Amino acid sequence: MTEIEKTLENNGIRPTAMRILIYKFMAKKEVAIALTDIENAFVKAERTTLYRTLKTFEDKGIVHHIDDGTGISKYALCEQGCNCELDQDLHLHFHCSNCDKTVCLTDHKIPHINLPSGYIAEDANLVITGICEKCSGQ
Amino acid sequence: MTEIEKTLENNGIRPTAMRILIYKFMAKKEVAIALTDIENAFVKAERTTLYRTLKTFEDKGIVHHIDDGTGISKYALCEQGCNCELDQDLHLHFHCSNCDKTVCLTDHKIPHINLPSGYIAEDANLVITGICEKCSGQ
DNA sequence: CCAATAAATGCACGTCCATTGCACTCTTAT
DNA sequence: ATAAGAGTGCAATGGACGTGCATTTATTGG
Repeated sequence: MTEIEKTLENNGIRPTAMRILIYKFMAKKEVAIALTDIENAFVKAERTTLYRTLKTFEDKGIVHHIDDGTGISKYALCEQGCNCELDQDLHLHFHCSNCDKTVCLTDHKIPHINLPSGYIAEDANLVITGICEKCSGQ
Repeated sequence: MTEIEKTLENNGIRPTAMRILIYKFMAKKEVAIALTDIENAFVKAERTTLYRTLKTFEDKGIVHHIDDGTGISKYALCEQGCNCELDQDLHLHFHCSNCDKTVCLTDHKIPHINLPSGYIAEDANLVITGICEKCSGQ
């Protein structure tokens, strides 16, 4: 049994061929990916399967869902020890307006915000848009 | 000529009947509104007109566009002296998961974030999700 | 005032993505 | 081996955004 299969099983996910492929694909990408990205990468893959696979991964806590403001949902594998489902790992995301890629800046947490009284925060999403290091050439 | 007409003209917008109505509608709402909200409020209104009216308002700098993570674009009138189009008024937004309303917290600016080297920030969007003061009953 | 021009509006599409229902297949447990 | 359950594939729906074009309305110059 491979590492990936173990990871899936440890999180209560049956390691089917499709799921392992999708996991591998996400693991080798350093950027957040959209459903369509996977769909294009695997011509054989059915959109619905991908959709539900990502949903399963998300429910089981091994990927997190990213809204980068493009209107297209992106997904990324959680880091080791990521507690995003507990709202304790609210790192921010960077969306490059040039190459359209979105990356997790896992080292950069969202600063604490003092809300007006009566407001109860449950989740936070911070997206910085700009030019990524690859596109800026620095 | 009313105040609203003056405001529109001062910003290079021809004050048509439709535009005045839309402006009034937004002014009396204290929350960010979606295109569909206006569409439902004015049965007579054509969606395209609303869409382009909001776009015009946005281009001329009297409303700002809000992405609250619901996937539905919201709009809100800019405050007096708002410089959102210059990225100098990056206040944050609060989205209530109970009543689904989104409000501008204009007094709460997005804190400065230190990005990794090579990354150039151009814009920022911070949305806090939770329970608003009306729904929390506090 | 009227014609010519420009702006605004209305209508009809088309697209893209998220999401669901249903049937079929494969795996697992009895 | 068979039944139950999970996973997958196919088809279809619906919501929201966006565009092209014709029509109407407003503005401007003669």
